Amino acid sequence: MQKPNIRPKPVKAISLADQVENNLIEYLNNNNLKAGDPLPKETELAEYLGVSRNVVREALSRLRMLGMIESKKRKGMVLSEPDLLSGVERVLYPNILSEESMKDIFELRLVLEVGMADLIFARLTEESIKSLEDIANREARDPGTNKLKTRLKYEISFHSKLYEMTGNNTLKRFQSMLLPVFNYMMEVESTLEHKPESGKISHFDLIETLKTGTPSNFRKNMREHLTPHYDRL
Amino acid sequence: MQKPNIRPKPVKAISLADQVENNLIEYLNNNNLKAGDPLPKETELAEYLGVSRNVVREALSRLRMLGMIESKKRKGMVLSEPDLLSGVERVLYPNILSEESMKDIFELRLVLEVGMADLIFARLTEESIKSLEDIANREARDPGTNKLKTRLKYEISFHSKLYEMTGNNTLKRFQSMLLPVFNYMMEVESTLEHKPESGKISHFDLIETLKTGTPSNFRKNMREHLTPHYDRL
DNA sequence: ATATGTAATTATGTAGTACATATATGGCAA
DNA sequence: TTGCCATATATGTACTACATAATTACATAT
Repeated sequence: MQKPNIRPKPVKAISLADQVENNLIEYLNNNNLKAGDPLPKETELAEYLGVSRNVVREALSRLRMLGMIESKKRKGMVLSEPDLLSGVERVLYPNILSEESMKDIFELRLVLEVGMADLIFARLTEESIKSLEDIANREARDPGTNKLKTRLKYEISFHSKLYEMTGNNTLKRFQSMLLPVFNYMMEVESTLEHKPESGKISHFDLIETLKTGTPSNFRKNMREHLTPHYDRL
Repeated sequence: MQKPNIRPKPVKAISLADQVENNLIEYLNNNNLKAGDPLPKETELAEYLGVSRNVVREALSRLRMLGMIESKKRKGMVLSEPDLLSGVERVLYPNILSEESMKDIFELRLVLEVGMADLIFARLTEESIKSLEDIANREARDPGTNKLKTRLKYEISFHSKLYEMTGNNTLKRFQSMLLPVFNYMMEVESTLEHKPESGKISHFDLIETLKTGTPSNFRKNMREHLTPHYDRL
């Protein structure tokens, strides 16, 4: 007799809270509701969905965390513009994440910094270049750059400014969320034998490229600047 | 008499669920707990934190959504590897997001596809190139590519493969989550006067670059391929 | 008449109890 | 050992009661 072609139970065990959550998100999306639109009361939702208010609140609690809804004491709940990154934010703790995830994030950074050249060029201003120069000059004059921590400070400062210059707030916020992750990886890296810092392209070189070069030049130079990190792949 | 220099209340109104959530995340992180480690029981947490089990469950419900914890019926709860993107996933509905967020996401895609060249080259295989060629050939032989929908199908297929070739699962998953957003924007775009599709660099050109070129070449060509989209900036 | 104070109303926020459900565990029997 | 059954236990769900804050309306004072 042949084995029955049944996979050993998906073992879903989807809780009511899960179902209600999906249900609500679908509802919000399908009805084309916009920020500011009011939602039914908790008790109404509970009754309509045939579950306890408790379950509804667990689902709502999740949406509230993501910024999708806001609740006010007597007014009720309203839909609001969700925060793209607040869901990622809570998860980005190096101690909790796996090596695999950390690697993915690390690579993501390299991809972003090389890829964002066109955005930077499209929104280039005199002031922003000035800011970059200030940072690079302070770095050059600082006698403490033989210490990892000091180098890291300027490195972060410089690159953060570049993210800011893309004019893309999501990108910028994402980068600031990633900083703890990189600090963590840099500390790990610093225990290794080879120093992970000096590429052939300096911050001054990058600034010069912004002034007189093209996005393509900049990508190439940024890639070169990040070579010590790319070598880890 | 001068107006008093008092700002009108920050009006925080942080709920207990919020506090407990933060508290738990901090706890998990500070104690260097790893995936698989058991957590205290709900009742214990409630008692220890001095709140009702209800509140604890709302906070736990959030962490569960993010994949940080898993609960089993009698066993209790265990810490688990959080899912980096599940928090973003639920929010990525074009109807709900603002124009600003959509723009940010759209730009993010352009940044990623131009920036991921080095990852692709580092993990290049014969088979993956073959796959790309298959897609491009099917596209070339398909008589229906005058229709937007058909063009889009091959476009997505080709670019998805590229994400996959980076060997970065987070990146790949992120892209698949973004697809609905792009479909949405393409539909909007298709109502405009100019056709948003043909750059000077074809899919065949990109494949050729992968075979005989360098990451730098590829970035440049990909940028060129995406020119119709970049023009929107 | 404007301003201030006060009470009623209402929806979310929190607490607590009770029970349902699933599952690990141990004991008993074949 | 293997298999079955009872039991204990932690999460999942339901329900009730009350706290809190904010809206509304009304009443009072200057």
